[in-house]
Amino acid sequence: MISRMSAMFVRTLRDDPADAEVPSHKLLVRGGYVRRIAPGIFSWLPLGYTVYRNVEKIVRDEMDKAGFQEVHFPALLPREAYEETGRWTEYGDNLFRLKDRRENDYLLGPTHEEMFTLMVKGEYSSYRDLPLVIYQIQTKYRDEARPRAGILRGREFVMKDSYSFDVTDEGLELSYKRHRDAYISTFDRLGLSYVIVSAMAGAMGGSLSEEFLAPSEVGEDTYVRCSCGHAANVEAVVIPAAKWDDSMDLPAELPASHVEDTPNTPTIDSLVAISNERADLRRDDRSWESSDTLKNLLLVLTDAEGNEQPLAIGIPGDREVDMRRLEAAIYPLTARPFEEADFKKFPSLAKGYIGPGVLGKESVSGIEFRTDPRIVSGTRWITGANQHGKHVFDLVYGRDFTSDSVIDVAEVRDGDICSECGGELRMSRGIEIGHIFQLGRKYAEALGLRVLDEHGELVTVTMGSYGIGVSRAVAAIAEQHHDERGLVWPREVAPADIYLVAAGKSEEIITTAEDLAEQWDAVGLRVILDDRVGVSPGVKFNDSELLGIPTIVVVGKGLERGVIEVKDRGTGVREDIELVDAVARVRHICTT
RNA sequence: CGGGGCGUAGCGUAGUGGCUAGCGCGCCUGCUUUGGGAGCAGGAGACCGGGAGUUCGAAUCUCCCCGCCCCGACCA
Repeated sequence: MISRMSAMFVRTLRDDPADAEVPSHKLLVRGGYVRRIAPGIFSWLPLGYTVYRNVEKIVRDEMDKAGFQEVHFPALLPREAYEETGRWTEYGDNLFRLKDRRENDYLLGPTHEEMFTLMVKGEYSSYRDLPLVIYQIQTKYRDEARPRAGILRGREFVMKDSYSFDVTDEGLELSYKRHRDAYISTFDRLGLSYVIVSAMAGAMGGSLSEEFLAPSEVGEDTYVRCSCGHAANVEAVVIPAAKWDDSMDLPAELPASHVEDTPNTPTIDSLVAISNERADLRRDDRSWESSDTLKNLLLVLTDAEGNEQPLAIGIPGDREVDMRRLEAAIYPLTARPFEEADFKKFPSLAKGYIGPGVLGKESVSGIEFRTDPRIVSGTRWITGANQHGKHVFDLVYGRDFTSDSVIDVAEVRDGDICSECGGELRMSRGIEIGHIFQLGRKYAEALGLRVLDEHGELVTVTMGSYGIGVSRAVAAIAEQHHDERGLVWPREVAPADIYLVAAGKSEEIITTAEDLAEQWDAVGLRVILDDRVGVSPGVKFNDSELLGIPTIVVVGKGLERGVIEVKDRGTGVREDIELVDAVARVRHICTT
């Protein structure tokens, strides 16, 4: 089919929209691909919808190729299904809720685990029916507190989600592997570069989980990567315990701990500064660093029933607790910092000068005390002395104090140690384009999905859950494929193969362009013909680059010499091609 | 939910109490123009986010509300 710019429902904008920040948002709006309707809610215009459908088709192709079967659930769902797993309440404000005319509760599905599980439960009851993988491509709704970055994080978005159902753990592993492979093919075809990182199963429960992240500065996820190939979302980064090495003193050789007056040291920095200034505190081998201090944070953990328990976390003073890593580590509990009222319950805590002496299950406070993996036997610390204005120096772990257990929730930094090889981790940002989980039996258990095995025994099915953000992928591709002039679509997702500019108003130029468009169309190439009259060539050139069609053909001045101009949008390389060779040459370019 | 910024035509914006709210892009008509966002002339298009108040007079000042963007919190 030939699309004509003269008739196409598209309007390109010269200026960036004021409300757009990230490149994909700016360019998709400027190019007339999408328009915002409400916060986090967008309409797809013809060009954008074509790209969207191309992406969707690739996703569907690869799912089908893997042998998975497509189904389609409603987006509008009754409350009941989400009641059984507790998510009607658990999902909180992020759930779009509504009522029908009889005041019955409904919701717009944010995800469909329950529906899939219940559907399989309704149909199947024998191990002979398994394994099974079904998927859907569905519009999802989440009433995000803050939608952002245009298409990248909307309140309405399209996701491909699939679910595997197996009897055995080995079966689940195989289903997981098949998805992993299918995702690799999918993202390769979409022209996305990506890294597969280990992730936290988090709120989804389950064990093994990996994310596909498309590296991008505007990505919301932070991950680390090591030259050994190891990669992980920061939430899932494991910091190895500090290793003993010869440069470390034996505990016996370390000075005995001593309590010192340290007035006016409200911050770690001021404490370190004074420790280095005062001759009685200075250490002889090197100066004190903030990483020599041990800071003890107090939190209140809350479980689903609302029960609270205190927790103290000790981490090196140069680090902060990463709240996302903390949430992941203590899931399903949630955490909040100690408030005044909490401190009042523990008179042994001297706020601002809390040290290990009063922490731990066996201590006077009885508060569970967990420490960073860097805090190991033989390490010496400056920390609170549990009296206002006093700190204790040379407090040695293993000799002077211990903790109840390790907790790995300190912020991760560039250069931190890789748990796999001991190398240095590098941090980057990425857009989450896919996530695969081995859910295990949590949902099946909750919803009673059991089948009879070959011995006639009822066994709970084990499940996997796998998602690809289809609409997000469009934006992710735009993020990875653009330059200062506009979009640069990979061919398979591009809205057309050729953007054919008729640069001039002579009869010859127009008929030649029309003729070429028809010939390319006849051999299966998708052509956008810029046949707008009264539009200057400059406008057409600029639009051709903004829209990002991979091959740009210009029919114009060159005709006098019997040539047309063919330009590769990505590389910018242009060449003149004899008109007589044009059909075959361009076809070759577009199909290889 | 906390912090910051912003709401003026389809888009981008100017306008710190005073005449009929200005400009650019886009749009319509005519003429000219056609290889990098053309020129001239003429036009259409704005309840200046909403409400209340102060004032002889409010886009402009005050209060309340609504909405949007960014950062944080939150987030399959």
